Amino acid sequence: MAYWLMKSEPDEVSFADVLAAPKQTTAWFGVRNYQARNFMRDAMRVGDGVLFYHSSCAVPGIAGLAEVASAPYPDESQFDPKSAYHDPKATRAQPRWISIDVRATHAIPFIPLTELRTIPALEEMVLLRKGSRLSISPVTAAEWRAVLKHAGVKP
DNA sequence: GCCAACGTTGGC
DNA sequence: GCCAACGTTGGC
Repeated sequence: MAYWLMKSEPDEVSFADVLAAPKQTTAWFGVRNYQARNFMRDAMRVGDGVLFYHSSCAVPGIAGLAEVASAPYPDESQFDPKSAYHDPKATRAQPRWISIDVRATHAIPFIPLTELRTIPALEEMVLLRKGSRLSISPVTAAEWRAVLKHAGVKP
């Protein structure tokens, strides 16, 4: 069991949106960064824990807990010429980009980025490293526990 | 809207 | 395979 942090722009898909979705599940599409894609393709497993992070918004931070809910599959939006995520170099025979399903599990009291930076156990967190822009990043078990503890959630 | 820090592209 | 130019991310 591994842990991850996934960034979403709440204007696009917020944690509340996923909680309200059928089966509390959403397809995580539109990842167009190879490192993030490779995490989904090679490392993320059904049941892995996910910190659902809101980025590019007034108050960025962790909004809730989720889990990986599917194996990887081709991201449909790469084939759609009308999509902002269209990739003319991708073909159905050789897809470039993949999606996974993510299921929201627990709402937690929102933890702003500024607050995350004050938690000593999170000092080395990939998200908090200078220049880090990855939309999907690994989270250690210790970091996961520290976030849950901070949020007052029983593991 | 600014801009630092990255990532990608494409000419050579 | 280098690297300059360009594009994107994302906090502020």
